[in-house]
Amino acid sequence: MSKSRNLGEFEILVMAALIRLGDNAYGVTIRQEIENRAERAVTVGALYTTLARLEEKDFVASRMGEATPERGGRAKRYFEMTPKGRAHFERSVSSLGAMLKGLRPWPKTLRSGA
Amino acid sequence: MSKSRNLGEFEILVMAALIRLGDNAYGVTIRQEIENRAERAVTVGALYTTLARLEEKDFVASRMGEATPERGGRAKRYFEMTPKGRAHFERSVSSLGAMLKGLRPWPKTLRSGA
DNA sequence: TTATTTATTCTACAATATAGAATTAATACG
DNA sequence: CGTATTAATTCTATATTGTAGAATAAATAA
Repeated sequence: MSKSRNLGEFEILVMAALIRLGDNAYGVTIRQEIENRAERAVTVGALYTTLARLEEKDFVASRMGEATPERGGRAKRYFEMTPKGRAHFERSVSSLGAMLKGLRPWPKTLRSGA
Repeated sequence: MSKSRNLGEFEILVMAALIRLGDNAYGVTIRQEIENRAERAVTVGALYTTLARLEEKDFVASRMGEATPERGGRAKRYFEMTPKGRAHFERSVSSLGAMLKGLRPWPKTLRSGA
């Protein structure tokens, strides 16, 4: 078992996307969510690789979607955070928040939604 | 020249510390700032290695402190963000903020200082 | 059985993260 | 001067994350 370290920057974005998407989180939607909200490019490889690693660490769990989506195309693999993953996520977000809180100029996105 | 990617998680913490510390940012204070605020362990090696990389990318600049601190011990190397570094920092923080904003449970630290 | 669609897997390499011992540089003192 | 003490940075090595995109898989439609 690898030593549990802090979540990486991209891992944090992925985890956040999982929460936002709820029960509709799978490869394609996760990718869209990050590209749209974070305005940041996300290649397929980067995303799936990261999801696989998060699952190895037991920070997320996955389940295959129904085999007959009656629409053509491969089955989706849905992801969700595990309690363990959530704990790490909270810790990382907390650290970032503590360091970023109150930094004048821009962090407009970090202040109230106002 | 290496391709300019997104800032890593630790890089973000270090950059934030630089802003918080202003003209008193050098190895030891940066380390304390992160350990205290982010409540996260920071080894010396990790910090200096990261600072060196940020400087290579021209995201931070450094200058040696006075040669006679009249207190014993080696001279300090002060760090500060460059405009280029600040732009990248803003982008990274913006992406994170966009993904984390509104996530009910925790990001209390990311909402208004209230 | 072939084409089309949707989504995931694979493979490889680059960059960041992390550790801690080693080293450097300055002052203090006998 | 030579040695101890103090404060800080550098070095070296390895592990983990980040990134890309081609390849593959699996289902439906003709």
